[in-house]
Amino acid sequence: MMKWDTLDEEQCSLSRTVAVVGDRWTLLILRECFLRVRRFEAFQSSLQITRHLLSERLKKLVRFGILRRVPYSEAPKRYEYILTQKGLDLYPIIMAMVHWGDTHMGDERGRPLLHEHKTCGKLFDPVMVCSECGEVLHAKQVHVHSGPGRKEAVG
Amino acid sequence: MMKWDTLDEEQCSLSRTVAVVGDRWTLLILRECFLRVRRFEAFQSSLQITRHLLSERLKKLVRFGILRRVPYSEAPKRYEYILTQKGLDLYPIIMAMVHWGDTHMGDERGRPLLHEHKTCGKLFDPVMVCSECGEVLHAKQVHVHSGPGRKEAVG
DNA sequence: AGGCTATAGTTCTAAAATAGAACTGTCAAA
DNA sequence: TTTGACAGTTCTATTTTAGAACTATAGCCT
Repeated sequence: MMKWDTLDEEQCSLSRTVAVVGDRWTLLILRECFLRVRRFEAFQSSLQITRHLLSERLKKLVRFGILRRVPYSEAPKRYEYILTQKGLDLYPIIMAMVHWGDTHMGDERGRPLLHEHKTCGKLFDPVMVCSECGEVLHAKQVHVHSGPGRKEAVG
Repeated sequence: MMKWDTLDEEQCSLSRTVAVVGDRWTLLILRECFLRVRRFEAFQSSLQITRHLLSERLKKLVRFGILRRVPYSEAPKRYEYILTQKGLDLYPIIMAMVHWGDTHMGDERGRPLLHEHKTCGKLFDPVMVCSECGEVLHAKQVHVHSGPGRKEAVG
């Protein structure tokens, strides 16, 4: 039995991430965040998520410090949800998923969204590289070592 | 109401990806795959997933072409599960999640695993860059356009 | 031959999560 | 004073997941 409510205390970094963003709705909510959606009604109508679940997920994302709940109106008190730096740092995950979907789950209509890099002005794909040598990363070229935070089993 | 069983036919690339890998166990199973785990009992004992769910998830990953079910013994017939190219291409997603966990969900013990890039011999972090200019990608430097496969709403 | 072990599942019931719809409360504008 | 927008909460029904037990094949040991 895996206890999902304490999964963020696991020794494995992937488990900890999965504890926070490892469900369908959370990932779709985050996509909307990166598309500048910020308000409850906007999330709800664009995703067709039930209000109950949306409320739960937003609370959870706030609890984990991924979104901030910021008032945008006094009287009546209303709030919007804005990505923190911790949330913005999820961008590579979202982009990697979008790119995999484009590559492997596409259909004849072509991709729904194109991404322009403002810095260079071109349409791009995200590429994952090695921080040390800058080469494109492939699973088979990576060797895994135990780090300091590991007990014994696979972490 | 979101129909998860046909989510892979959605217009949004993220939805399509989420349809396949957007649940906790699937992501953890894939991590094990990248750590060279291949057999039912090995997945089960290292993840403590129920046998029922493991069976379901493996079937689904095979159905989507992410794993291949390869016989490794006749009499009795036994199979192991091996990443296809489509599955190997999920590596950036898994690595991005591991790296985010290391960065934002770590504890005082340090990271559980370290990654060595065989090509350059160094311990590295994964970095997401622009395919066109090679610069590190940040959400705020990306502008999103409609592509050919988009209907009208946000996709 | 009879029993033990390993592997890869399937089946069953109970508990938990999600879907779907309706309801609440606050305030502004008509 | 009524309507509408917004941001939720509450309720029941359905679906999914957890946990445990069971099945099936075959090798090995005595």
